[in-house]
Amino acid sequence: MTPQQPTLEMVAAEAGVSRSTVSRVVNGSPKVTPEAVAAVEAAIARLDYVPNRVARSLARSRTDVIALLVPEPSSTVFADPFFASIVRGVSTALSETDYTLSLLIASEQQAAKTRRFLLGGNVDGALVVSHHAGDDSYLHLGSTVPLVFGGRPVHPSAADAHYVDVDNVAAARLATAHLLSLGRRRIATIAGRQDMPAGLDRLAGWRAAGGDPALVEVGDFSLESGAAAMERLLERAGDEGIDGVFAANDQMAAGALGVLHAHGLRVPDDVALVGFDDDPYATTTTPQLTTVHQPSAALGEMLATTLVSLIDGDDVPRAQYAPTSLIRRASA
Amino acid sequence: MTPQQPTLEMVAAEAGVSRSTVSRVVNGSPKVTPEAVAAVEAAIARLDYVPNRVARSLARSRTDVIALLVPEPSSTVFADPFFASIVRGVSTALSETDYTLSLLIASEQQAAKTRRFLLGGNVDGALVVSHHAGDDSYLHLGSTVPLVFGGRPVHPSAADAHYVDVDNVAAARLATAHLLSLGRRRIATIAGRQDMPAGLDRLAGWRAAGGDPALVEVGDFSLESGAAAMERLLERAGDEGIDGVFAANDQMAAGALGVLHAHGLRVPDDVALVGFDDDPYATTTTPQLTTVHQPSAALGEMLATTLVSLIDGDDVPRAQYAPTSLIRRASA
DNA sequence: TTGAAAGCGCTAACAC
DNA sequence: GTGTTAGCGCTTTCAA
Repeated sequence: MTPQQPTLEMVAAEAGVSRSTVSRVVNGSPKVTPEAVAAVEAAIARLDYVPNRVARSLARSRTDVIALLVPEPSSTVFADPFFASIVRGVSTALSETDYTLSLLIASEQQAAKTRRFLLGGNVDGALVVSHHAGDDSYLHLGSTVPLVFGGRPVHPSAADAHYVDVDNVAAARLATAHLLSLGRRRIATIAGRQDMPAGLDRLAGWRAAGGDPALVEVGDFSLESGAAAMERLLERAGDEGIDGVFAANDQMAAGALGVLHAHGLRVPDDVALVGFDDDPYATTTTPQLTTVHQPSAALGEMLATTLVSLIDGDDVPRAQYAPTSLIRRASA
Repeated sequence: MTPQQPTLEMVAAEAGVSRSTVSRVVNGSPKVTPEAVAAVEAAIARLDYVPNRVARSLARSRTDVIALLVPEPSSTVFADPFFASIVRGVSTALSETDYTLSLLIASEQQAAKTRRFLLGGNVDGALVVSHHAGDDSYLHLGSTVPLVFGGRPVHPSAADAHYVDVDNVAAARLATAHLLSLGRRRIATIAGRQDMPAGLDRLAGWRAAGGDPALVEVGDFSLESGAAAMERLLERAGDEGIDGVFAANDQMAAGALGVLHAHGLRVPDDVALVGFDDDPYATTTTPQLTTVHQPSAALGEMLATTLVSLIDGDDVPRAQYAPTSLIRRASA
């Protein structure tokens, strides 16, 4: 199968120079005569030589790959447009560097496997997204391999972790305040997973702004869960009804919208609805969703650049926040 | 930052044995005395030793990592539930092996970077999904590094490539025949990207079954593109109208459904609609979509196991197909 | 069963 | 500028 990949040594022989010279040419060192460069490049072309990155990694003890760690895809991350944007941002930022992105699927049952991978010198650093509250598997790795979290880690031992986030509490408060400004008084919320900071904080913000404490249902950020939560909410609200809903993301808002329609409730006339994320779901529903915009691709880029700085040994602030804004559309 | 990771040599010293013995213990060799095993394991625990996988890879010239290559995420792949299922399947199959999955984002502009990564000994093999017709960047790598394609590669030079797929032509024909059996006669199609086999083949199947040659609009598999295509179709159809639509995936069907509703057309009464994939979009629309089911997670598993066999040097059939079936719901 | 020794392919001082 | 010489940390014959 593998027809003996040419090695640097073979290139050296072919070009009639030493391995060091080949190495210098390959790595673009300035101190090589043009003739030598030409000879080496010709030999490389002739042999179709590709450097062995594993050997290089070992020699330099750095790999030029960074991992984007995601929880096992049985969860909904992979179908989440917000996640897709994050990946795009990371990928964009990295394309200007020598780093390669490696998306690592980590199942919690196999935490040890993942740990060995991270500690085994396979990557220069890692980005951890969609991190769960109870999970401290990665936190303590931070002292050995540079780590940046997407979203504030909530575990107590995370005090000195680096992360990039938005101010979810403030944003949720803003969204809820908007509902109030519309004259809505019975404002429910469809909260996100309560083992994730985004879920926790958006609920807290809604609460702080004056959401009705009795009208809380928790989903898992998926469309289906949003629909189910809305059903429960409607049932629970009884006669007084509900006139406003803040959903912790657009997918759940979209699910809720379907249920509202099915119950003959008009949006926004009967029930005003606000989502979160400003992802494609927000603009493909009828009516389109009023929602909290967060700069997801930019967040991805921040994650990447922060990690690269960390790897380079630069001083980086522990916490970095990106701004959010309320996008007014038709649903509220 | 890095507090000098302990090496195998340090473990050997700590345990009072040779490096070979430590290596044997780490790799579970049977020919080591229980005492030695105990001593080594104690030393490993004391030092918190984690083997350096890069060094191991270099020594064994295999990495135990396989790459899942996806095109740059500016495309829609990452938000596609079908893709999410594939990833889940791959991940499931691999979790029973020693392989680690590494999802590689490859931009076509940086094909060279990706090529070097693949050829540089970073991975033992790769899975290529969402492959474009015109792109032969990876095809020729197949002779150097084991490769399995998700979806038949359409490039002429792909004759000997390994791939896993469903019979898209037959499945599309089945879907269209269902529309015919419902008495529909003016059957349009919203085709998928025509630079991908799935897009091409589903269109061909629709054609073969007797779709109206004048009623074709092409989308890119995204919800928005499905909506836009439906608009164009409606405009184009004029007075005679359309009484059936076959969309090349559920996302586009969902987009089309919104447009049909907006035009006051009832589904399925006025227009019967069939999708493809049987993904979450199919069951969250109203009415729910009749669609072609394909076993996406199973496809992912097939991809993974096929690649592993290939890496092991086993004989593997070039082409493997998974079965599809028509799922009847409310839209047709 | 265990250890010594020779690499895996590349980089990086250090001389020349 | 270029080559020589050591490794990077692990695996793997080969003897003992």
